[in-house]
Amino acid sequence: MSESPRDQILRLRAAIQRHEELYRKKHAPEISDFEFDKLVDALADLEREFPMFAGPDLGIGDDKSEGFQQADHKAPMLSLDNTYDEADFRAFGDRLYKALGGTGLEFIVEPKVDGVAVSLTFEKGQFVRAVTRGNGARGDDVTANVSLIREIPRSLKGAPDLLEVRGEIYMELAEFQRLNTEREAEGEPLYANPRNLAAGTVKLLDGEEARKRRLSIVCYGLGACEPATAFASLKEFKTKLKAWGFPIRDDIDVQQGVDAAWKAIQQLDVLRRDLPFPTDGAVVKVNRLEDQRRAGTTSKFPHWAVAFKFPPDQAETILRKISMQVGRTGAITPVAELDPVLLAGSTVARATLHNADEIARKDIREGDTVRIQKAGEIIPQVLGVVLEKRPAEARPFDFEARLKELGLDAARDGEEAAYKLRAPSREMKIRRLVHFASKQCLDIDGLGDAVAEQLVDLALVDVPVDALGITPAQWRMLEGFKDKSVDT
DNA sequence: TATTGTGCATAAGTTCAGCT
DNA sequence: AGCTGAACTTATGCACAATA
Repeated sequence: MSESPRDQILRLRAAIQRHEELYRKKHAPEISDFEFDKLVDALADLEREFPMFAGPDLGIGDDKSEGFQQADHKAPMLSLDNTYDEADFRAFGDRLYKALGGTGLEFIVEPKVDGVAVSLTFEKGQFVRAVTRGNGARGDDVTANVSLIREIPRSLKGAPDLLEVRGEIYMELAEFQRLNTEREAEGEPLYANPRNLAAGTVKLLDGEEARKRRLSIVCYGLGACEPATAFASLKEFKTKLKAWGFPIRDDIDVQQGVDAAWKAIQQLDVLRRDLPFPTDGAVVKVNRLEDQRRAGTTSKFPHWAVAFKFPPDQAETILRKISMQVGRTGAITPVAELDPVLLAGSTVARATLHNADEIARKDIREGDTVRIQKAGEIIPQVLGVVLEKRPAEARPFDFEARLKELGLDAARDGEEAAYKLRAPSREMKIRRLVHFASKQCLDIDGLGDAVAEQLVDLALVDVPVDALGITPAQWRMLEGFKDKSVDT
């Protein structure tokens, strides 16, 4: 019964083009804006899932970030799965050997630069645009700001007809310090870290301001390439990049086998402290492109590459209080209020404790000294209690008693770990419905009867928009339901 | 104030390979 | 064919700092 993804994509594209023309040229739309948006969203979802069937960018502006054109990636731009210890990493190696049949695998190990991933497109050897990762299939066109980076060669001799070079834009630590010294002199608040500043600069709309902040780039990866046979291995590709004048790390050797790769990772953990840019790990990739192709990818990650995250710095601090946050869905999340402590580049004052069971399992009490670390780069994580420093008067934390004190009428949802508000207010109910509907489906026909009925009721009532966390897109959806209920 | 991009934890749901 | 555990996917929630 179901049409193939490819046919669906073709049908959607034809429909979108027709409706767009009706709207733009004849000013006689046959469908509502809301329905049109749904078509565009459905197409975007499909093309992300099946990039091999994706057609050219239709140039339909959606409601993502304004101020930037968007552009399609010819080959999907994936992110990397993470590994955190030797066992994780060896499991990655084992999977590969299994998938590829136990032949001698070659790896490339390089530092994971902490910046913004970007894809540089060259057509017939000419630099034409730079695009952020976005959703992997389509990102923001940031050519204007990226063009300010002088290190990028503008034309390549003997390049394939089409070439996407993947790289990471970052800010050197010295440049970061220079800018912050300036800020300090002018009495302005300091930038927090080089990664966010680099990300901010790439997306800056003000070219004058962007010009004042020097960004760098390091190139490491191959996206789309036509003809596809231009390179046999990453090492070969990088050698060519260097000949063309791209900034690359040229101290990278090919490692034979998992053991050699693991050694290279450990060496990097030492070396990284002296590198002129921020790093948070290593990237390990299979060298031969044929092996990469055979290993394949999931929708999110390639099977032929992983990131290895170096163990984070840890710190101890005092947990003063456990407070409760109520989320959009009425879920209650306990949060640790900590004595602020400097950790891996930023000050940590709060950390999520996830749920009541987590607190009980770790027996976390108010007044305890806790050991914290940054999970990955940003999120603070409470590892556990330093028992020797527990004050004599500390009592086990009573989750339910605290809820009562705060006047929160909450209960466990069956066997689930999380507590939820028991009697959600009308506003909460609306939010939950709207959120559910906008996430789950594009059309009211796809909803269960009960939910659809409630939504139509809601759409007919005047909903106080300001009071709710309703986004413009969700609001348009509600408006659409209003039309729908008039029809039927 | 809202949105975006970075990324981790948890849980639930789904798919797949290997076995009986 | 059916079962089972592992792997993978999806959804939700959270933190933080940047720009608009």
